[in-house]
Amino acid sequence: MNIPEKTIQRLTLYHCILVDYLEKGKSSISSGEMARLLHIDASQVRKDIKLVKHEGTCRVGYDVLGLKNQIEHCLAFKEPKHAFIIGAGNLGLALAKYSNFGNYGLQIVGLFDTDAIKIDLSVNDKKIYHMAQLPQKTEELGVEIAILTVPRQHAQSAADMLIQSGIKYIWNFTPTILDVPKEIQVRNENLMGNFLQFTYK
Amino acid sequence: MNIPEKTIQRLTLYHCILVDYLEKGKSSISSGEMARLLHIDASQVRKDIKLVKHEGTCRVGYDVLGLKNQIEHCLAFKEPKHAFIIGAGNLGLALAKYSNFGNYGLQIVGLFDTDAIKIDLSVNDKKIYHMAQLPQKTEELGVEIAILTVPRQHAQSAADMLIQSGIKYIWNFTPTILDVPKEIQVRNENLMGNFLQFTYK
DNA sequence: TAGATTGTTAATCGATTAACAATC
DNA sequence: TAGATTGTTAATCGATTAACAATC
Repeated sequence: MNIPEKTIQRLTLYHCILVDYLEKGKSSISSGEMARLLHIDASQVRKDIKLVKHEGTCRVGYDVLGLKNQIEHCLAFKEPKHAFIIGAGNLGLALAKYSNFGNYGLQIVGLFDTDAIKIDLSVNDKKIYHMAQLPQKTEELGVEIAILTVPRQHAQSAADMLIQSGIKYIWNFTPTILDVPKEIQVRNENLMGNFLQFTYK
Repeated sequence: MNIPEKTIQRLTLYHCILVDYLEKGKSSISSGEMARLLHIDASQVRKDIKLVKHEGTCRVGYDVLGLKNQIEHCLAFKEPKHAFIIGAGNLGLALAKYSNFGNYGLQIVGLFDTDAIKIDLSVNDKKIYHMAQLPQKTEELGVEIAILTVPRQHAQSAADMLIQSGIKYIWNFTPTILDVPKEIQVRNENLMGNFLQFTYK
């Protein structure tokens, strides 16, 4: 099944609402209710839900637990995804401690840095390795995903090392646009872009 | 001038490239080069640049410094924007220390938490206040932007307090969809949604 | 039944891409 | 000049919204 990117984004937002409703003990929810919370159109919600092959009930809405499970299944939330964090600075360490990743199947299996003081320390039971160990650890643990949080100036050279080590997906939290071969998937988190987009008039 | 949201997002990405080119001492750049780095179409780059009223030169491209300045001017990078961080946990503290915000005019002028141990401490010269002081500090400092990094369960009640205190923009890093009046601007950072979108097949 | 809600098609809207003349 | 690149229009594509029949 081929789900458009925009729809995937919205499905994860519906999922957040469903988790919340489940906690509050609500068993059903209408497309109109989800649409109101997200400030989007109700028919779009219904169309998105159709894409994950979940059916609602006229006059009642959608089953909260059933829809939540179906989204998790379609988006493969539960499938374990191992990742490295590259750069054990403020942001890298915060992400290493961020417990919410686990709910979506994302497991941090190690951090990398070049600062001798940090090497061999552990954060949240995850060890910090030296960058020189990257190729070996990548192969040993079969990791394909890297979360890049190094200082801006080192982003490109770190990315080059990642690619050489066999990393396929780079989640880029730096404000550097990486020059990579087209088979490598890069997602620019671009925090400041998001901020400006939302505060701009 | 009215710039579409998608264009604003791309303009910030062009800006990242320009900063990098400037450091490398390059004085001009073509639309094709920017397009290649971002995996988009070159005519889109040219169209976006037209929107910020910058002109290129045939056979040469765009002036790196001039275009960078023009983007900064149009997107009001330099205008100071004061903000609070709500929740002095891992992510909140990391963002308080994140030096890149300053380059875009975003100044953190205080953090808020409810944990007695943290109150009155300082992070990166920014004081941590108790949530009870929020209404007073918001008015005193004229702050309109809040960065929400509290635990998921407290996101809605924190948002309610923010709105009561006069906050107009909420940059939401929690996985909770906030129920707010429509005049309040919310940007859901939705980290896990971004992650799933990019690793999904 | 009446009313609320889904499912779905058609209409609209906006964003992206293709094409190419103009320029230096 | 020839060639590279911009600026811009037209064509295409995809996403959103409107409308409404079907359902319970």
